[in-house]
Amino acid sequence: MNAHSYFGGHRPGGAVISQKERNKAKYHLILEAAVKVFAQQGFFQSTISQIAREAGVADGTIYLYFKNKDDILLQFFGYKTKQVFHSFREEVDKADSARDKLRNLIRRHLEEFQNDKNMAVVYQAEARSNSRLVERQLQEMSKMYLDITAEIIEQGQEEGQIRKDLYVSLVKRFILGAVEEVINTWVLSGGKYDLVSMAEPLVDLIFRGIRSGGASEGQPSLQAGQTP
Amino acid sequence: MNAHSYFGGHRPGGAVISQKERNKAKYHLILEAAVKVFAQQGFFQSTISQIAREAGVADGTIYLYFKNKDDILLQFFGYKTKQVFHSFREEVDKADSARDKLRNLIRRHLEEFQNDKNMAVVYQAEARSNSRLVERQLQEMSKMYLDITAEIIEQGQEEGQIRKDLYVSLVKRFILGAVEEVINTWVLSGGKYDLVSMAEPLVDLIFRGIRSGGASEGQPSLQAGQTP
Amino acid sequence: MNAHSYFGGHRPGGAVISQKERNKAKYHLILEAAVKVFAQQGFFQSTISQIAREAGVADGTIYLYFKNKDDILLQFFGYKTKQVFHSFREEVDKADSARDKLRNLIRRHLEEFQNDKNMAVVYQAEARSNSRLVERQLQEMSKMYLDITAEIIEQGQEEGQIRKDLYVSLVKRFILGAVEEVINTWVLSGGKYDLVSMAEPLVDLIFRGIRSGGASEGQPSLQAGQTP
Amino acid sequence: MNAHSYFGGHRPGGAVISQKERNKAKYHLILEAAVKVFAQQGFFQSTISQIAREAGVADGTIYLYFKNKDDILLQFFGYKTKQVFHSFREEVDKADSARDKLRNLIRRHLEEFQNDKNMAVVYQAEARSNSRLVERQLQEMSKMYLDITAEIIEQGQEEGQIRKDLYVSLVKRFILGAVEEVINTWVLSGGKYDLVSMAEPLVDLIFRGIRSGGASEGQPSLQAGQTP
DNA sequence: CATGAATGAGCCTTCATTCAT
DNA sequence: AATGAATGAAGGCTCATTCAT
Repeated sequence: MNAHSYFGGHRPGGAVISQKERNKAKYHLILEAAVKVFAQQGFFQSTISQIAREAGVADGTIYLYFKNKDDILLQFFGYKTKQVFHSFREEVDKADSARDKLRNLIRRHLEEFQNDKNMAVVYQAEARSNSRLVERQLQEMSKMYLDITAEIIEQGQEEGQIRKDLYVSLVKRFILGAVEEVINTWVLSGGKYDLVSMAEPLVDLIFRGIRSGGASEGQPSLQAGQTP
Repeated sequence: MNAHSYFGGHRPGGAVISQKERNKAKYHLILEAAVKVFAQQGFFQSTISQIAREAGVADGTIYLYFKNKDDILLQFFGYKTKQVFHSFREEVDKADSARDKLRNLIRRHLEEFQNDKNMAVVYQAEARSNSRLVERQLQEMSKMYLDITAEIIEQGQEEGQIRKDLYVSLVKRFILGAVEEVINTWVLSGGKYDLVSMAEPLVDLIFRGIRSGGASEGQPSLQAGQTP
Repeated sequence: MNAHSYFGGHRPGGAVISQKERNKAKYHLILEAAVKVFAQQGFFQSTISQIAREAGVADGTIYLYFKNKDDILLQFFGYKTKQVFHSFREEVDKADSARDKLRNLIRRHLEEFQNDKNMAVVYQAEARSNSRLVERQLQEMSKMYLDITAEIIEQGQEEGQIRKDLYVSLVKRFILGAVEEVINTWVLSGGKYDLVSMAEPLVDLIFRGIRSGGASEGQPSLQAGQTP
Repeated sequence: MNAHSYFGGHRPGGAVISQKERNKAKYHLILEAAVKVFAQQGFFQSTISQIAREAGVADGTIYLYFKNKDDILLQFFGYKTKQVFHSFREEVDKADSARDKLRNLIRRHLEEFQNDKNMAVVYQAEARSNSRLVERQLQEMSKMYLDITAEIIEQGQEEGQIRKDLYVSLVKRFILGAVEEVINTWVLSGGKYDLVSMAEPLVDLIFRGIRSGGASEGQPSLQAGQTP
């Protein structure tokens, strides 16, 4: 497994491992195994047996921790949502200016995905194709991201660094889309190059698009008030 | 089915419908049905029986036109690749300036997906999760899009409208990503609002990010020569 | 196809080929094709399409000449029964002594199978495994063979060349079995050597087993009156 | 099932039946059921469901013990090969003279097939029609039989009981063929009479054909050195 | 808690047979 | 008579899920 794993971190240092601890450990063990298998084969083409083998447990054991196969994917997205966004929020709060916040957000975003490629693959692949299944999780996840982004933009607008005539609801999606496509390209390439180094140019490009002081301000093409 | 369908348009007005014509018609009939079913349920959760019922043919009939279930998805991507990119190229060639070309490209992109929502859904969902299966089709498709975009950017650079210090290979992905995310949001929303109206603000945003004359030019943060 | 084919021989020399003639020709064409395909793949693994392709006709055409797939095998055995046994009887009648008759029978038996290897293969393979289907044909066929053999043995016994204490009903099967095993070995070998040259030694061996004048006569171990 | 079954005999009397034991038992249970169904319907016309029903297990269970349908037939032939030939060899070794050895071999051969009619049917029917599938098993099986027979003949020749001018490679097939035809007749008759009682006359007939001291010796018609 | 053998519903695919042309 | 596209029943096989041990 990855050196840096999202599952099962921060175990509070107790001398004895309680039953509950062991259970939680096995829960995460299975979840990690599942994500690894999903990353290799895709959700529908993965079998419970493969996951069980990868986790080193019996098939039946999985049903002690998960309601069914779907539930594994569900739990994955639920778990990641909390984990990753806690991490995002933390990083954003470290900075003061809108631009620095955006940079920190995007950088951490790329870092997280680069550090756990399995997660990245599953996220990129399954998020879309199982929308029915993980719809709620995704909406929640996406909403959190977009909310953070919107916050940053609005702060930037108040501080005067970002144009006020932006169609925020479009811009925030636009930012998320650009980041995800960069991740997607990296995933499809096999994760060979350094993803994090894409952060700086990406932020620069985005900021140019939305910063104040451009000649065209005053002819607001991105007016708020539209649908999405 | 959709009023505007990508399959089987323009039948030249012959008096008699030949067997060959009928075959082609049935091929497209099945393909349309399959895309519709895939759009509703996803590829792996769709069954041949469902597709057959949707197409109004027997299960076995499908195997007269497609080698197997995978082949249906493959044919879909192959067919769309040609169809859509012919349309893109046509639209780009209508314009002269880089900015107009980019606007036309994005507008047509959104139009195509808005006009055939089933295609949009399948494309967004299956392109990623079946990457192994349709890898070649996707690479080809993606490459064509990125090539067109790169062309436009380079033309803009020559004409002086677009900055020369851009990392083109990143920018083109960035553009694709932004457009796809906008489509994706629309798809996940159920296709309720007007997707095409997103074109103008999107282009504006993108162009601000890459146009010449910004204050920061001369401190090129997007240098060419990096990895991807 | 084989130069020497059992189907469609002896066409009476009429200048014009009547409709009926053409039908008979196509019937045999299909039968030949079927036997060839059966020989290669076995009855159950052969498809109507393969037979049709081999015969150069459409799938549906086969049903104009045969009731169903089973019927093809049935017709084959029926046709061969008459054909081959006419040939056997003819050859046996040419000789006078029991030994010569037996030699002629076995020689012709081997000749027929050597001349039409497809028939040999189908006969060896399908006769046993489709016993339910072609049971009647086989019984008839087998009975005719055993009857001829029994006749020869009885003639030999009357003439004093063959022992009288034989269990004829066993001996005749024994002879058939020996011949068929020799054919079977040849078929499984791929038909590479000269099958007919086996006739003489085979007859010699058999005749030694049943001729008069052996030391043990008088202690009849093969008494008639037993079951089969 | 048959009173005398080849599968799963001699369970050593342990107090507890281990999982492994149960697995072996179920393996044989399915194999027995399969052979019974194959005997009734032939391999290709038997379905997995029928076998499962006959064995009293679920369809899927069969795939825990066999790779696929073909594998069942394969395992059957593999299993029988060892089983039966061990039995043959054992019986042959009990006798001293060539004639006694031959008698013992043939008698045991008939006994085995009489005691397990299903095996006999499947063997007679499928051995030929599935030659591609079970080719290796059959060749091995056949070779062992022919080798034993050849040994006996050669011993007899050395001891002077059997003529030296025999074409051994033909004679051994001739013997196998005669025995198999006798079995085949019995199988097709429905197994109604006593097969084993055929042993004695069969041996007598064969031995007359190959023993020394006949008048024609010196005019060897069965010379060695020919093709097969 | 853990196991993994057993289950059986369900799916893809084949192919004999039909029938409109 | 000939065609071959269309049919749909049937079968092999997989795999999520259960449950006795």
